[in-house]
Amino acid sequence: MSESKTVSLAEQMRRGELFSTQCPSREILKHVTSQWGVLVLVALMGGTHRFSELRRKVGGVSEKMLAQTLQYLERDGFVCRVSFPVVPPHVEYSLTPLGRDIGLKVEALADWIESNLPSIMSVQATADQEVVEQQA
Amino acid sequence: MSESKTVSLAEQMRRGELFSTQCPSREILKHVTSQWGVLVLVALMGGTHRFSELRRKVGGVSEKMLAQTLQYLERDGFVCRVSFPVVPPHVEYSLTPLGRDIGLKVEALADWIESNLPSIMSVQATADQEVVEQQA
DNA sequence: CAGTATCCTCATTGATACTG
DNA sequence: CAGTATCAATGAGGATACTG
Repeated sequence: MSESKTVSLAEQMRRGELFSTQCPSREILKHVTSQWGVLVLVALMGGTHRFSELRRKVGGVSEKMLAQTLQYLERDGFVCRVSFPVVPPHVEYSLTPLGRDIGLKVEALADWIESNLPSIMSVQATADQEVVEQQA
Repeated sequence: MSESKTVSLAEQMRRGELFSTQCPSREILKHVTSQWGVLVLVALMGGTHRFSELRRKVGGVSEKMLAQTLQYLERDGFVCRVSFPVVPPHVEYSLTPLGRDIGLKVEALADWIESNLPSIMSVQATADQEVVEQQA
């Protein structure tokens, strides 16, 4: 597990370099695992959506953050943006093959949490109770 | 976190409520998918670590953020903290069964990104090139 | 060693207003 | 409808100092 200070870019891209500050994966990971990134990916796993549809579906997201999130995901090659030159404007967002692939992973994570929420919340309750007992 | 809204807790826990602002999953998701949460979980998938070991392994993390991240993950029931009453202090962090379960999902996501990084970066390069062409 | 406490900064985010 | 622009506020995060 020893590494030298002078690692090449190719070397950085190899598996296990995730822990390095310079690893490009860190940026991608941030886009994908961001608060709105996760929700947008999961939403788009359900099919193509228009901008306003996404805005309504993803509770609490602002126009600005939705636009920014979509731009990141599009630039990373996960989201496909199709603009129809009509009045009023009509834009559709969908997942690319790459996006569906990673969407599967993100969805698995989100689903796991939703499914195990009862367990987690009961653990939290126990932990909080112990804290109260210690303070008493 | 007090309830007493119009939506019952049982209702909130149902699948698909992830898009709701009030869904408790949102908080868990934030802890797990946070910048340092992801890296700590992946690191602990490799086995038990001490605080300073984690600090060295996870590049760029500050003491404060590492401590905070570990506290969140411990409270959510993903991380187990064992403190040995010796001088100097000795504390070991490991994953609970619940933590290993979700760690698997997070690791899958991180691994996918590392494996597909070349594809993603080439897509990015193409996208950036198109932007340049449009501006010209 | 393994933290906590404090202060401080700057990036992320939200609200609002405006545009093609 | 689908954004962009601008500004303000929040809070994530870092640096430092201190403690059990």
